[in-house]
Amino acid sequence: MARATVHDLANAAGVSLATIDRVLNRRGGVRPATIEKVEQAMARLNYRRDLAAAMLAKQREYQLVFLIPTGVNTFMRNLATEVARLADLNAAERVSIRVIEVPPFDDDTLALALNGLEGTPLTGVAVVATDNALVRQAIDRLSVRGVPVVTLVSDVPGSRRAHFVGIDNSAAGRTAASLMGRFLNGRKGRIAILAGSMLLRDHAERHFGFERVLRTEYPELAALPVIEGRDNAAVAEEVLGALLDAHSDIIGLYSLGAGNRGVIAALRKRGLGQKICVIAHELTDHSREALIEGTFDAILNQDPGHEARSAMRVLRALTDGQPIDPGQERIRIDIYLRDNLP
Amino acid sequence: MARATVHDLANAAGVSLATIDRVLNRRGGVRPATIEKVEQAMARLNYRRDLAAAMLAKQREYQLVFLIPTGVNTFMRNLATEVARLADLNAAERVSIRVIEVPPFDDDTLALALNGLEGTPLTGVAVVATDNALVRQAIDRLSVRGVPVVTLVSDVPGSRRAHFVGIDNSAAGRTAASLMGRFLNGRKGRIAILAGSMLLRDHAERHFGFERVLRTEYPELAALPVIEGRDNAAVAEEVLGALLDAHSDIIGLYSLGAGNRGVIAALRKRGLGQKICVIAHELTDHSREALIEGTFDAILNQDPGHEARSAMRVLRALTDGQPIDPGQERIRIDIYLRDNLP
DNA sequence: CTGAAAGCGCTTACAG
DNA sequence: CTGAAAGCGCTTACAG
Repeated sequence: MARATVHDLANAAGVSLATIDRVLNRRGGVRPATIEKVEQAMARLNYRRDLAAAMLAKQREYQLVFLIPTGVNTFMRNLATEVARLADLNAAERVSIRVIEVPPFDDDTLALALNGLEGTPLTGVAVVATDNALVRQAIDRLSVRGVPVVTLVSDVPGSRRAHFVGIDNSAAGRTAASLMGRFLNGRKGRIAILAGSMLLRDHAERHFGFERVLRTEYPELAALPVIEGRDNAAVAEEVLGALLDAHSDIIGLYSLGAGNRGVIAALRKRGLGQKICVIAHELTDHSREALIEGTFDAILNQDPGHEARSAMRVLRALTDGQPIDPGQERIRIDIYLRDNLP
Repeated sequence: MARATVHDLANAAGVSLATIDRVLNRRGGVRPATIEKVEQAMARLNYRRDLAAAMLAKQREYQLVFLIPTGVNTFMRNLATEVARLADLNAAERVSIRVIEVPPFDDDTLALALNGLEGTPLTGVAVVATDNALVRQAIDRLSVRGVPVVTLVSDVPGSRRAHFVGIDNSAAGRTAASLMGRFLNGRKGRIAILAGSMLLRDHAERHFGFERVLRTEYPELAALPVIEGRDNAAVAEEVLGALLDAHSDIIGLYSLGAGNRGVIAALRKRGLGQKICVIAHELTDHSREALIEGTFDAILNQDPGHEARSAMRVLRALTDGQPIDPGQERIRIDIYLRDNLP
């Protein structure tokens, strides 16, 4: 027998379609006895709602905005590309996505961009946020207005954002330290740490996790103070180069931000590619090549495609009042060696 | 202005709805000139079809069957659980999923189960297959009948299966060897290899990848002949125990199949938990615990939730004639250390 | 608190 | 090769 519809339910319960709908969607204003009748009919007929029909009747449109920092940062560019693909693939499901590019490392402009969303029709926002009071306030304002906000890649824990789409960055740092410790396996020496900016929460958390494991589990490895490359290849090459020149006892490098091209250049120029154990973040064309030929020893990665899809799914579920599947939305820390490269 | 519908298209092109539908879905039987008119209207109005409406009108039902080996194998149990969850979550999207449990390591019964599907209404099959002629024939028979088949976890490359949902098992083996080689870092000794059965293609491929990297890149490590634990804890404990007793120079173990409980027991009983470098497969309650307390050094994992979802998506796309997103459907080899455990 | 009727944007026989 | 009409299973004003 075919699956039951609202009509079957209405017949079985002896009520109208409107009442069925009220019970189904818990709209209230229905006598308890009537609710009871409907629920019994649902159970008896094994009723399962048809989502496609509901979507059609509701005429719901999802208007999503993604705020992503611009610049030469390959990872962010890949993320923007994935979001654009997503927009294309989901136009048929009534979701339209707008990408707004914002300058990196600029709290004020980001807050302004968030606040500027006020006028537009909007059902959800995903933002690669900086953890700043103005930004937090802008996120809270949207949330209070009823627009769900998810943070992407880097979280703002104090805010009212509904969800964070990204990896556990402390865990990533800890993982980097474990790999480094095991790969170096008892050797003594200094470890360089290159971040983009310690004002970025994701970078700060990676650093925290890394240092923690290094100091407690691998005391033979001494971390140098973090240097900052501003997620920019040229800057990264310069600051890292200076550090390498100043310390001849560096045996490991944790590059926890962007700017891999600069890292690779600094190492190659000094012939240190194979000598220093290097763990870097984000799989890009450059980092992949460095991994294959041995300049990098491991790459920790977050998949921008997964993050884009997850943000969209979560934002949709949030506006539909649907549950979120934590297993599906957990963004994993991919570990790439030369052998499991995709 | 609201998005264009088929009605707008019909008006703009001066044709009927039926003709619009014929062009949209390339059903043929339309004059080229008419097609042209419609396509121009589509472009002019920026038409995007509404999937929910199409689904509703088509009344498409997806009837999927998943064939999964039974037994005490925790990974397979988890996989079956994930498939059941999926069935529940997607009932509202007109997909119904039936799980059929089959005995493990039994080609004939599996082929019989596949052939027995003939009668039932069916739009797709996912099967954890063995690579055997009878099974291959059964898969081909279904495919030829127009029922798309995807292989799950272990592939059958010679068959007409439409897609494989699982990890690259050779890459997994290579990754295990690399981790082992780097963790052992120059030490000399023997490496034990425990499989479930070398008749399983996924196990054979892991073994191949592992040996390949071990012999070419870590000649100081000598692999012992593979032993088989039948993916059963008791058998695994026994055969591994015997091997450990016979060779005192084993410094590494690659457990590439199931039966982790037996592996853990064999190691603990001999006080070898911390002394031998162990790489195992699949994150389960037991393997997780072994990783945390140091008996295992790394776990390679495939996510059963992802595999179940991916199989469903692929099967749906196949019956709808929709494209598959390779990035989304690639099942990754998760590497877990104690530090990035979920 | 409840119901009758129209409508969402497609697809599907059926007729011509 | 083309079209008019009904229908898919919901939701939504509106009326009472």
